[in-house]
Amino acid sequence: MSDVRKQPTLHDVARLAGFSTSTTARALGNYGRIAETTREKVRAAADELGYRANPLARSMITGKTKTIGVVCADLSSPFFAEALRGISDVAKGRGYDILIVNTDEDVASERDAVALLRDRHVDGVIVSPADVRQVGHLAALQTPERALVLLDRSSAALDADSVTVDDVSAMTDAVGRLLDAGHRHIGIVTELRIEREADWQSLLGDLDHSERRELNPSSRRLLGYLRAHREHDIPIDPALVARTGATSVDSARSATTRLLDQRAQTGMTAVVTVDNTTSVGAYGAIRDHGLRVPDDLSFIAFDNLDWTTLVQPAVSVIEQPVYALGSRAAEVLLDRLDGTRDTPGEEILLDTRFIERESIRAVQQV
Amino acid sequence: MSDVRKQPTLHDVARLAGFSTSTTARALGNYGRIAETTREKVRAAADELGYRANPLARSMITGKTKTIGVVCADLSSPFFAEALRGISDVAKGRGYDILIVNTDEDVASERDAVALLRDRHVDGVIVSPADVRQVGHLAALQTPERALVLLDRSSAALDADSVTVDDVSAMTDAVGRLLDAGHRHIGIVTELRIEREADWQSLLGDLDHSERRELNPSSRRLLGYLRAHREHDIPIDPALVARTGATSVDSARSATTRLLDQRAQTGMTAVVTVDNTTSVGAYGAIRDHGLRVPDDLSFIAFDNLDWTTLVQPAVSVIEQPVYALGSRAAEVLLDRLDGTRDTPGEEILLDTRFIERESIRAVQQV
DNA sequence: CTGTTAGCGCATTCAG
DNA sequence: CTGAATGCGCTAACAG
Repeated sequence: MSDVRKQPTLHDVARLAGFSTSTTARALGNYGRIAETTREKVRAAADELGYRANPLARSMITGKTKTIGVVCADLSSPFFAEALRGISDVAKGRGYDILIVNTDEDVASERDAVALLRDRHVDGVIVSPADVRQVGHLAALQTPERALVLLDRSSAALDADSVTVDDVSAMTDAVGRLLDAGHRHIGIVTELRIEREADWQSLLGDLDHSERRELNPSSRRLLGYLRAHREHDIPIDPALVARTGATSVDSARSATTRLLDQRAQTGMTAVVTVDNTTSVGAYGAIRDHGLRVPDDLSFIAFDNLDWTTLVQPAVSVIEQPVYALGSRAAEVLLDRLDGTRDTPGEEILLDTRFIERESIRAVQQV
Repeated sequence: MSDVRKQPTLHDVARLAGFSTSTTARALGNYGRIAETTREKVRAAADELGYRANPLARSMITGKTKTIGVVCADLSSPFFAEALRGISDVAKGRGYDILIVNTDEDVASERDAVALLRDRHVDGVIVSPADVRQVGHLAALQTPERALVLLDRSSAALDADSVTVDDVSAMTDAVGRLLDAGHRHIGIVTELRIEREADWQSLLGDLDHSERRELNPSSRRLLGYLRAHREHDIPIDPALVARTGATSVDSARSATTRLLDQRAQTGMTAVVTVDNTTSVGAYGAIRDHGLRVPDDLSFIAFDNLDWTTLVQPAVSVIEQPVYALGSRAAEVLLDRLDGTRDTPGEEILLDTRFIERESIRAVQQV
């Protein structure tokens, strides 16, 4: 018995209430001057008809859609899922809906995504750029009307708010702990898919001037690793840096396996990773190799996921506030849209925390 | 130097090309009859201006938005994140965008979500209903124009397509394996938040007539557990059924702890769980209790997540094709919208798979 | 094959 | 404080 009548329109309400459409619109929209009695009559009529405003029509005029676009590399990753939840909770609380687009960490796909969101007139966009140096399409998105907030990544090429963690310091600290514990040959499993070979060289050559905001997270974390070594006056062995070809557990797993196979030559006694994907892959490879953590190898994971306390001994981790990253990004974005926020683009850093568990063993100095 | 000019409209293109707006629209929209030369000229003009159609205006007329709404209980759960990825990939491939709403597994919130999606004129909705018996708001959503597909849950009260796994059988099979291995006191950690106490009683009392489509997944899985016992002529001990109060790891953890504390009385030698949340919580509780799997307790998890192979010994699991659940739901939905699919609502069952690992130990019969 | 006319549902001038 | 008129950008009849 579904009702075949079309949805009632403002016009219908107006007729029933005995007012013009414009008065009706004012009564319902709480704008302009309106008599209290009128408002009540109109509301009664609207309720009676079950009237609901058509957001499409409204958007045509106002130019606003009460929608924010979220573009992410991989919806199914624990990191993004959690961050998205943060975004969603805040957006919902403030009356905004969310349009999501998945890009597979591909710049071309990201360009399409951005075009799509612009076409659909989203009021703002939260994005975790595939490459922080190819952001022309993101810059083009910014207008006085349309806000842009970067999530998990910041870009020197963009005057936009960003919400990230200080992962360079976080990693410098974590690797420093390993160094303090006597480790001299620490492996790292990272992603350098986008960056060119030259970048890796220049990263090595210029630890001081490397700018956070010109590097993707995994490179920033590698920079932290490198700096920790320099602070401790320990030379870097390039053979200990495993770069994965893709953002996948399998890719991380095989990169780690290579690291493990060369243990006889490198003398590696510890491994660190740069995100949840590399953490899972690396830990799996260590297991497959029949090595025990921390007896045979010390290990630090990035991101405090469930499994790190389920395995035994539990894994020490660098924790980042993933939900808060998302919720904060949404808050900043909506503040811009409200006009509550009018400062230049700001780089917001959330705190990481090192959680010590049982995956690190001190090593005897020779 | 962002361009301050507004986006060019169809009108602008028409003027530049020297045609009327309707001809221009036809040329660009590939509909109606149009001369090839005209089309080319119009296209050239459109390119020159960088014209992009305004989907809002289009939607006002066509009533279509090329958008599908996805309403889920918890975006941050691994299950939903993965399924959402499946939905997203298919939708993107077929030119649809996704509006997501999170409901926290709350029926009232789901009602709002549905209203919101209707207001926004989404072409279709994929939903994992909070309660498969309170679905009036979902029924109201269905029109010849607007399709509805249920994900992970089916409902007897709704004539809609659903994409699920046959979890009753999956669980009957898994528990059957435990029973075959000699276990006689098997604990189960499940969620019965929504169902009333009476339901639990009636489930127990009427194993045959309990209809899959009147139960939420966790209850369906419990039903599988009960049926396995009956098939093996093993009595059921209600003390072995731990019900969590909420969908959270902590809740599952403490429910499991209660089960563990009563081991002396119940003689429990194995535990099964009903989804990834209960799996993580239960496994954590077992660990905390200082029990070894499978030496002290056998264990079967639901969902083949990374951690089940990271822990040692690896955990045997009931695997369900999560990504496919999402992608399939999207396909079915879009087929409906295309008119490719015109049959009555269908219940699509995807296969689960039992993955045998090392978390089950045979038990000596007395 | 192309142009004219109308209007989707609403917000927003401007008069009254 | 209220109403009439206008138009957001586009598609859909209908003529021609």
